This record gives sequence, C-alpha cells and structure tokens, in this order.
Amino acid sequence: MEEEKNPFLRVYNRLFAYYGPQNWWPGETALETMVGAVLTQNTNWGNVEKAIANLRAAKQLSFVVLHGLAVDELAEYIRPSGYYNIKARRLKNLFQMIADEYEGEVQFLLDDSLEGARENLLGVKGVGPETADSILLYAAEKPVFVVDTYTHRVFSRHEIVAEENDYYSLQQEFMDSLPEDVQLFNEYHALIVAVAKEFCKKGVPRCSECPLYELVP
DNA sequence: CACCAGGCAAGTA
DNA sequence: TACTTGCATGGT
Repeated sequence: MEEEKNPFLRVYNRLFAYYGPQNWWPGETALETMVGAVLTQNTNWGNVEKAIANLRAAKQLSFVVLHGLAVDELAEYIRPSGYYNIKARRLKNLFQMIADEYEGEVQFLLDDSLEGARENLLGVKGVGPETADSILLYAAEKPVFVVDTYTHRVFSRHEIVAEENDYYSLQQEFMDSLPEDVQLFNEYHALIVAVAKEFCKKGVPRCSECPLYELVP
C-alpha cells in the first residue's frame, strides 16, 4: 500500500485496517434512524436500543403511529434513553416538521436537497448540528461529515486539528480533505467513535496502544 | 461511590 | 460573545 500523505486519509486507513467496517445503522428504516439520532444525544447507545425496543414492542414504528402518540406516552416508552421528557418533545417537534414541510412523508425529506433538508432539520427545536447531520448522512445518505465530541477529542489530542475548532470549522476541515463519499463518511464517523471509546477516553493522555499513536508527527 | 454516554437550548454576565 | 446549567437513565 502506498504512503498516504493526507493525514485525514491516513487516519481513516489506519482505523479501518484496525477495526474493519462498523456497519452503523445498516438494516433499519430511515424513521428508526432519525429517532435513534435524537435519542442518542449525550446518551449511551445501549440505552437507546432499549428505548427503541420499547417502542417496537408497543407500537408500529411508522410515522403516522409515532406522530399520533401523546408526548407523555412517547416519553414513557423512551424512558431508558434518559432525558425522556425533553426527548419526547424533540421527537414530536421533528415529526411535526415532517408533517408541515413534507406532507408527513419521511421519503420526501430523504429526497429533498441536502441544503433544503438541513435547513428544515435545524429549524426543529431539539435538533442541532450533529443530530441534523447524523440524519442527513445515516438516514438520507447525503455526503455530510458528522462531527461529534469524539471527533474533536481524537483529532485535537493527536494534534491533527487545533483545539479551538468549533463544529462547523472541524467539519469543513474534514470535508475539504476527504473525497465526497457517503460510505466513507459513514464508516469514518463510526470508526472515530470506536477508537475514542477504546483508547482516546476523556481525561487520559495519549496511550501507546492506540492505533493512531505513531501515525502523526 | 463517581463518572460517563453517538447534544441541545436556555440562562447568565 | 462566552461560559454555565438542566435534562435523566443505566453501565462500569
């Protein structure tokens, strides 16, 4: 394999070689992916799975059914995901936007332009940049790089990016440095989560076991 | 026991 | 503009 000069691609190649494909959100529907994107805000994914399992057991995971639920009932099902009252409200806000802007058709949101869909998603109270971009990438399969706190931690700790980067400047660096490829963005974000959880934890120094340890000068 | 998890909005100065 | 705080369950 030839030597990759672009540090963002070097890191990707290394992580992919180490972890392999992560296969995030593979067989689920776009609606489930959107619900998961909201529920996983500052929350362990295992708790989100419990919440979604509750919904699946009690209800059909269709837009019409979920949109028709009262906030209190919705909150009860998603309780294991934490912040359940505010997240129930956020989900309702998201459903309402789809009803208002896309005639209640999730598919129309998925088929909208990247810019149009993003604007509508960011207009939902409770959907910020990361949640919007997660939906755009993982549900709508738009070429958007999803940044999160792990991305910032891993890349600033390894001195690939500056510490003071905010969400959009970090995203810009990635998207300026990488080919515009949905599958690449999908795997890369998931790989960053994997290495952050295993080696690049909060409050610990760079460790020599990390697959990225000797990768950057 | 403390700390963290695939954020966001609202409040304060 | 730049911090700080509330939201909450469940795993380690």
